[in-house]
Amino acid sequence: MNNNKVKSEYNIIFFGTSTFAKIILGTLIDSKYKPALVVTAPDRPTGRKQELTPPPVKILAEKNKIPVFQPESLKAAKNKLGKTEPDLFIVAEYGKILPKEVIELPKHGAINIHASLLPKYRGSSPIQFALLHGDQVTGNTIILMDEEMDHGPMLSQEMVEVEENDTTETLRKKLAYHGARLLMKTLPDWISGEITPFEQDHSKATYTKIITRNDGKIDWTKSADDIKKMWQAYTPWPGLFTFWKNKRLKILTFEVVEHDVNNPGEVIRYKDVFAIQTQNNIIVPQKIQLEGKKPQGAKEFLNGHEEIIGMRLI
RNA sequence: CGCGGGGUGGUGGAGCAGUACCACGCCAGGCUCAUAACCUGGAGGUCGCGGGUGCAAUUCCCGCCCCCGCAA
Repeated sequence: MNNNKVKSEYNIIFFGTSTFAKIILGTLIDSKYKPALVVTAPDRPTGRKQELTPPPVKILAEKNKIPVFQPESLKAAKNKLGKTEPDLFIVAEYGKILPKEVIELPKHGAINIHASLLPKYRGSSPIQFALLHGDQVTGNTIILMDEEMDHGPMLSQEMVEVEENDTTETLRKKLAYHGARLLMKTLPDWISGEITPFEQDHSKATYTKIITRNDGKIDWTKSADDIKKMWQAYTPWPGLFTFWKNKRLKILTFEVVEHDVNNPGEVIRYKDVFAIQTQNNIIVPQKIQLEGKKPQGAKEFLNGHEEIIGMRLI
């Protein structure tokens, strides 16, 4: 870690970890709100070889010679953060909850940018839930943090349209850039005291849960449209999968086609490829991947696995 | 040493001790109003690389390279 003094009008500390956070940070770096310190999650072992991998935010911060701090516990880090006499904390998908004592450190408090129209979709997976529910509109909200998760009063909020084929990957990117712009608009007014935080309507709050790998498992008794929404929400991670011959079969891309069904999960022949029955219509896979194999087209897969026709996926 | 699957003609797969089979594609011919078409014939493979054990290895053993699923 280097200790270069970064020139900036304000002493801002940025908390963030993910690619969403990285995009926000990128915008801050190019502005007069360049953070003096970046706090991010510790490196985690990842990949088949368990290599220790730094989070996206750390990579960007180091590239810009901003000091990086990766505490395991924020409570323990309180003193260190307090010594910097911060003006403001900016938090975006950091991954850890900031304890009250930490939130209270900066002169202008801690603000959080959250990718939903709060009080809707509080919690860790707002983007996925907007897609899972088929929302046509979502957005970003900037709040003044309090000790409860995504609960503090709002400073600003802006809508973003969801497009037909948006996935978490594409929508996240859109929201991140949008959120960065919103942040740039909000920051000056907040620091100068022109914004009065606006209490959320807590009676309308909804909550998201952490997405796990198993959320990507397809329940063929659901409707084809619901499965399509799952695909949007769970792309690129954890993706959609089912099981065939005890092997994981990922459905990477597919089409929903109107068709009679009588046995959800059963594979039928459809034109020169195959399709899987759902509760109502059928799903025609385009790109799939069998456990241990590379991704391949449905046609190629069928060349070597004709026997899948008539079988039931679970 | 985290667990596991795999590398076979252009593509996807089966075989797993006696040098290879299936589907698709491709080439030639035929049939059809049409089709996810169909029929007949044909070309195309040093079975990832290097060793070892066998009368004999794509098939067994050892080492290496590459691809991938889980896990995180």
